[in-house]
Amino acid sequence: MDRKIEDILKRNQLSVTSGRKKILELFLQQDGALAHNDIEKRAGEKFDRVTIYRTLQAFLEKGMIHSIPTSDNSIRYALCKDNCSEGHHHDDHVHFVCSACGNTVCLEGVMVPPIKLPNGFVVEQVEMLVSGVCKSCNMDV
Amino acid sequence: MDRKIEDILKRNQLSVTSGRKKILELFLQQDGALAHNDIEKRAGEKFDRVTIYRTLQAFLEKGMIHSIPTSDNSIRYALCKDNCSEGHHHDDHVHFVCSACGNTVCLEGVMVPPIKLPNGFVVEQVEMLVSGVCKSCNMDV
DNA sequence: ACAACAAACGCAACAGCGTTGCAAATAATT
DNA sequence: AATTATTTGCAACGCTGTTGCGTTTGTTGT
Repeated sequence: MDRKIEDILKRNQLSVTSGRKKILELFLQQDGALAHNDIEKRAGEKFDRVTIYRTLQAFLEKGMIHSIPTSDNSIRYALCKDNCSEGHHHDDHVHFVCSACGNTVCLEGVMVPPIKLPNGFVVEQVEMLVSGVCKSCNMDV
Repeated sequence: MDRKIEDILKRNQLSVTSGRKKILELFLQQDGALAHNDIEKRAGEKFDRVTIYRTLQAFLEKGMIHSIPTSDNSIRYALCKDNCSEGHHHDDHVHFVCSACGNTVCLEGVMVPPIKLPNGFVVEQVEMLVSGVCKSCNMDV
């Protein structure tokens, strides 16, 4: 496991440090998205806030994670799957925020439907943010 | 004009104060969305930051404006059209952020397409945020 | 029009998010 | 193992948003 994490970092041309290993591990353990705050808590007070910010930025630049806009204003990050790690594929999938458990997940299977804008508007990127109750929370009831 | 603004405030059961009149006026003059910061600047340093926050919150609660999530983390607000002022209709229209001029506008005519999620997920709300180049900026070129 | 009451305002203080500069510590390279 | 390149931690800062409280302003009833 530790080897695997180090490999991912090296493959992305990042120095292997304990902080980066820990943060990457958190992302791998979790299938939802993480905000800076979540990482700070789960890392066990061991890392400086700034280090976490810089690590997230590094991961972002390398295309290892992508950011998800939220209604409350704090940026969340989620691991990019497979091919995304190479470039910035960002294949416009839907993001889901559960109002029960608060988790944010990528719905990798659900593509953002094509959208037609009025004349004169040029589309560069589309974000789709769905809120509601997620699968696990529905099963709990 | 001043009468019209006062009427809107009264219709929404809000006291008529100079701050609220000014902020509502800014929204009416502008067809794009405004962030707290924009208002602070355009109001001409005359109002306390807290007053602006509280006014925005009041407008929001009365359904006069709605909030728009952004990628940079600052909440933007836009006027609700017509019927929206009564309740919280929030008829799922698309929001557009121009990467050239930075403006955020509601595309009232463009509805958010229906989305089909995996079994177990219940949809409550859908936000669609499109970024690109807006009509006016395209014409400038 | 005026008094009594309710609401909004301004100020001060605070908490959280995110950034930058710089010296010390750690990883990569030879 | 020594040198060099990166990262880290610390301190400090700016911006966004919130809360409490005393003062000011708007609303209401007579």
